[in-house]
Amino acid sequence: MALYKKDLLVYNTLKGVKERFVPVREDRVGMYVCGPTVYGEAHLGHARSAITFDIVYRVLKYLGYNVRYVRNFTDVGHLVADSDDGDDKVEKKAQAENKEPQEVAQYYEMMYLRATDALNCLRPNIMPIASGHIMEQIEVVKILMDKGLAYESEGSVYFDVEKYNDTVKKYGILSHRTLEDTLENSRELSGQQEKRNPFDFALWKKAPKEHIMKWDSPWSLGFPGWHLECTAMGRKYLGAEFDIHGGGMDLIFPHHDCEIAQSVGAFGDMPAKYWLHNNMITIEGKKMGKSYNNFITLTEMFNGSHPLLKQAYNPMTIRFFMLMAHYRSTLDFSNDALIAAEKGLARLMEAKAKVGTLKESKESSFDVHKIINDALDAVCDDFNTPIMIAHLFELCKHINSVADNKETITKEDKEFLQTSLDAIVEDILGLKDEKGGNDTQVIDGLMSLVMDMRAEARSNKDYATSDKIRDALKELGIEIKDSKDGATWRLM
RNA sequence: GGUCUCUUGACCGAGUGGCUAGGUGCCGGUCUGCAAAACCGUUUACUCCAGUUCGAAUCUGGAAGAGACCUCCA
Repeated sequence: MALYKKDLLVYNTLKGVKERFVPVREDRVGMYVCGPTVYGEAHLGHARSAITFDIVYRVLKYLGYNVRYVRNFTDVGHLVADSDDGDDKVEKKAQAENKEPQEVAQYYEMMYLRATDALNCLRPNIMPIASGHIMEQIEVVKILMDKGLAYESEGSVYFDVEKYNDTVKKYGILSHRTLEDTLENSRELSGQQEKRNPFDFALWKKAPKEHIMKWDSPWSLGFPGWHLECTAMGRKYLGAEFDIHGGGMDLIFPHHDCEIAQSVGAFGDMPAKYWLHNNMITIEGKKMGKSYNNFITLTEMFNGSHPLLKQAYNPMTIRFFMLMAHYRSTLDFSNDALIAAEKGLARLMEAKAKVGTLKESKESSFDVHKIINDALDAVCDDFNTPIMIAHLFELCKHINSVADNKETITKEDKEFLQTSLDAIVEDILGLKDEKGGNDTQVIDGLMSLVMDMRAEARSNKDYATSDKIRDALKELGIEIKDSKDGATWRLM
């Protein structure tokens, strides 16, 4: 299925450089991505992460790897920042909405999946939830206790960062900061008297009386710590060392550094070989996020209901907008940029649809293979989708020129172009035509009738009728384009 | 305060020590009964200052501005 076998370069946060991707095992690739915390609706930032790693997944598959893709839903354990009482976000939301925590979590899980489906992100092979893996997490805590890397205090268990740092491995290798830095700059947070050091993090947290999400453990009735789920579930589904661990850049510290410390402390191995992180979506230059309360949800994007939106944007526009920027750059939201993406995507898709109709010649006036090859090189160079897309637009220009009889293409090149474009646009970039619906057959039939009638009116120079048809269709959201070879139409 | 990153044309956004990224917009043209669309072409770019170099937007130093992480976060 792969057109070419290529080397893949990935930027590894751990090393701080791009390096060649060499899987841990020859036969398959394991990828774990930190998914959303399900206490609220998915926003544009979640979409970026989902799309980034969807591209990673698609490229790996395209290159012929057998990939197991795991992405979790965090439904327990994320404590509210500004309180020291161990509130759980999902639980807090549940209390506010008078629902079961599981009900809240599941509601947002489904919403997230509907949104990522619409964005044409392939579903991961496994989507584990934290609350379904309490036993596994308790096991990790036990191992860390046995090794003396964790201590119990008032029914809670904390990871002993200093001991780990001194006896096992340096803490902070992913974020490239030293324990000294961390120590100097840790803020004074309340509720830290249980810990030996302010930078120690919870592995198990004793639940306050009114807490309803709690499980039995050797230490207390409580719930697992913030970072533990990924360690436990990653290992369970992908093994001791898997290939790729992904997530947003804001997870590098402390989340992924803590995960590394736990995993290495408990099992001795780095959980993953390559650590990939997508950058943030910004809005007016500021990071978009729930905590900042400046986010636009995907539902709002799809229906245009947010006050900052000039119009609704369909999911493919949003996907294309994100792919026009590199995943490690911040991407600033703006209506103008989204509209530009919408138009560019339409142009690309129309050119692609035109390939089959191109006239074949004895020679090609341009090098199809080179452009396709360049496009594939780009995406294999740390998933550089903007460059790949630039090459696709180069092809658009050639396709349009051939259609206009200004350039030529051979039968072989045309077939290659068709196959390659389908593979790149649909399989790798995951872009699809929005139009397809169940009633397309009926609409097509009706439209061909209407178009025939209009063509007849025009040939009789009955422009009053032909204009009336055109205007009425426009009101219905159907646009007519007249050309030399007859008229075509499209849904606007 | 500590650590780090960024600053590209009207807008978005790649990239590189020397060769037009690309998209959108604008303008010009082609097409057209008209219009729209489409297509083609064009368009004052690399924050500032100094240095290295035959040559820097790209490397080094400094300045200004912006941002991220240090706390839950995609």
